[in-house]
Amino acid sequence: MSTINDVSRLAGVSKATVSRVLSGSRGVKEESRQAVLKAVDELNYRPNVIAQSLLSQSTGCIGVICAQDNIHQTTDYLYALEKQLSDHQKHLLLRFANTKAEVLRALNELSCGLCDDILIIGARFALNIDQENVIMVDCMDQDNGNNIQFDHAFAAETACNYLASQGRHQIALIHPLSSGFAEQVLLGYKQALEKNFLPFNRNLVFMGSSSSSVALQELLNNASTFNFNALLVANELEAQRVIPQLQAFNKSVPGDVMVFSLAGSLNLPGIPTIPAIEYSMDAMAARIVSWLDEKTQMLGGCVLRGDLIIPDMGKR
Amino acid sequence: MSTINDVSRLAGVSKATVSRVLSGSRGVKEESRQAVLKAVDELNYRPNVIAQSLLSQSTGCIGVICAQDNIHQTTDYLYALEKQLSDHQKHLLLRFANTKAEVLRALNELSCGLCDDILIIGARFALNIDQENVIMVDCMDQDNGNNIQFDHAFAAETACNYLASQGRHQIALIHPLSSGFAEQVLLGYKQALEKNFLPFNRNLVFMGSSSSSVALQELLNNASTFNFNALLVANELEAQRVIPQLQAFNKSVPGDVMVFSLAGSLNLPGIPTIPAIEYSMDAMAARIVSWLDEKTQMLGGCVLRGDLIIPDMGKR
DNA sequence: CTGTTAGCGCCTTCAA
DNA sequence: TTGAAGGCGCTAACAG
Repeated sequence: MSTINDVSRLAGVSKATVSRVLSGSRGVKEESRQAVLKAVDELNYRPNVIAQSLLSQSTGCIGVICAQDNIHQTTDYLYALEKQLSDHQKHLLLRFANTKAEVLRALNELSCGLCDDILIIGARFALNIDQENVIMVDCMDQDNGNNIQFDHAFAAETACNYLASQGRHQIALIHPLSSGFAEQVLLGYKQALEKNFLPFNRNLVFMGSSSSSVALQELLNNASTFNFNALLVANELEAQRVIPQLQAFNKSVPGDVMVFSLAGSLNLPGIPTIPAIEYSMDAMAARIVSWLDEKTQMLGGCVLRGDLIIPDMGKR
Repeated sequence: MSTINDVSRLAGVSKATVSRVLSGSRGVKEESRQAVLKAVDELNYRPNVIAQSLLSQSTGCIGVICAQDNIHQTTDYLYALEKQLSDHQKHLLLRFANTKAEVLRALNELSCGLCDDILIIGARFALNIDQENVIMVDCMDQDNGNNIQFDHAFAAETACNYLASQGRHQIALIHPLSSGFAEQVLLGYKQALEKNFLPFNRNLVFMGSSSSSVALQELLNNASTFNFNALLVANELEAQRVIPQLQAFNKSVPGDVMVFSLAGSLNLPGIPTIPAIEYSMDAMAARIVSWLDEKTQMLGGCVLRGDLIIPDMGKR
């Protein structure tokens, strides 16, 4: 790799002049400018970003620690983020981490001058990090530091409103406590019921079950007493787990029970599409990058709302 | 961030001694060693990797350009790669690119001193790159530079052998030319037929069709003349596209037609598992990293073979 | 055993 | 309009 010295020598000017031409080429005689450009071209010279970083104390690298369990959503995140970041001349440094210890290790290894900022995405465990340059996205930690959250209460409320509008008045809810958002979901759920003058039946709500499968079995066992014709689940994976189970008990979907995913719907051939709340990864990524760019300390974090997606009935 | 100067001042020694303690701390008086360690701890000092990189002319960053169309397989690649890389103290710099132009742009933007090496994964277009530090993985380019390929002929041969062993002697094949591997697949297919003393019927082979759907329709239209009881497709997505179509024509899967994916099977709840060849991403990642580490110029590239995966019949 | 010196490649004063 | 010099943080060679 050729350096600025090679260029300056070949062009017959000083390093400073080369630097001036390549940066804000102002106050350089046209003649020397051309000489520099020619030399740059001949040598195929590219300024070394490492040297530039050393001087500017910033690398343009953003560390991204993916702590999601749902690998499919991770890809959506990454794709949107990478697009935004590279549009803004930033680099995405990727790490995966499944436990708190792994996240902390990744954080530690990335905090060595390589990254300007670090994103932690989708951690379902408390982290308690207060580094200034760390942003948490869709993580459990709410209070400390910069963070971006999804509005789970809003999602649940929208879901219930939609279901009620479809004549579904017995709405069951299965949501694992371990997600960390069960409370918010319950809040939105209750709010929507109230607004629709529907009674709250705690026998239809399962948040502490060991698994969604167990919860569903209880639900089905009690169906003769507490019937339900809609089922809210946390995400698309839960949905696809729950649908065959319903069908096994002779409940048609969505005929007898309409299943609604509170976070995204799988769009794969061969899989039924169900109504869902979907969060725009592009919107999220855009907000993160603008945050990174402006360095505005959005203290208290920011909240993102999802869109209601309903399956295309015409296609059935 | 504190620097080596702060440490040396606080510890009352020179920068060189600090550096010595932190690297291969040999030949340093225990007393000064302790002083340095204490100062390091107090100041929470971390050597700046950028400065180290400038000196060593290597950053430990590996650029990874994902050019896959199949986003799900991308995640598998990334996950395996990141694990291997971080185990070897390397960083993964991620880019997505869908066209040749985008790949070249990404390559250009990563070739500025930031990355020691660059991986291009899954490009389905000719690239003709001959940078020494670029490795192509599962790309169309075969001849130039370092590359890792999957053994598609071997996969097709294994598939046919397996199908024949299951009594499936009329094996249809749908494989898009655009994959770039159609020839290899055809080779393996023919080889297996020969070894099993089965006739080759060109009416069962579709490689130039505009889509797998069209190919399948032709196949079904001619089924009365040229019957088939097995169907080889390029990957799991094709498989999931083809299965409902078969069922729509009253062909049961795998009863009437056994569908076989030549590259991976989706493991999602609600989706039928089919027999497939699966490539171990871990094996691939391990090989790449050892390549990166040893800098052995494996000229001519290397070839990776997949494993035969058959669905767990007991679970049905 | 330890300090001084000299760069890695770049950019930014400061003089000329 | 330009060149020389200094320094970003670190390590390696060379003296002591």
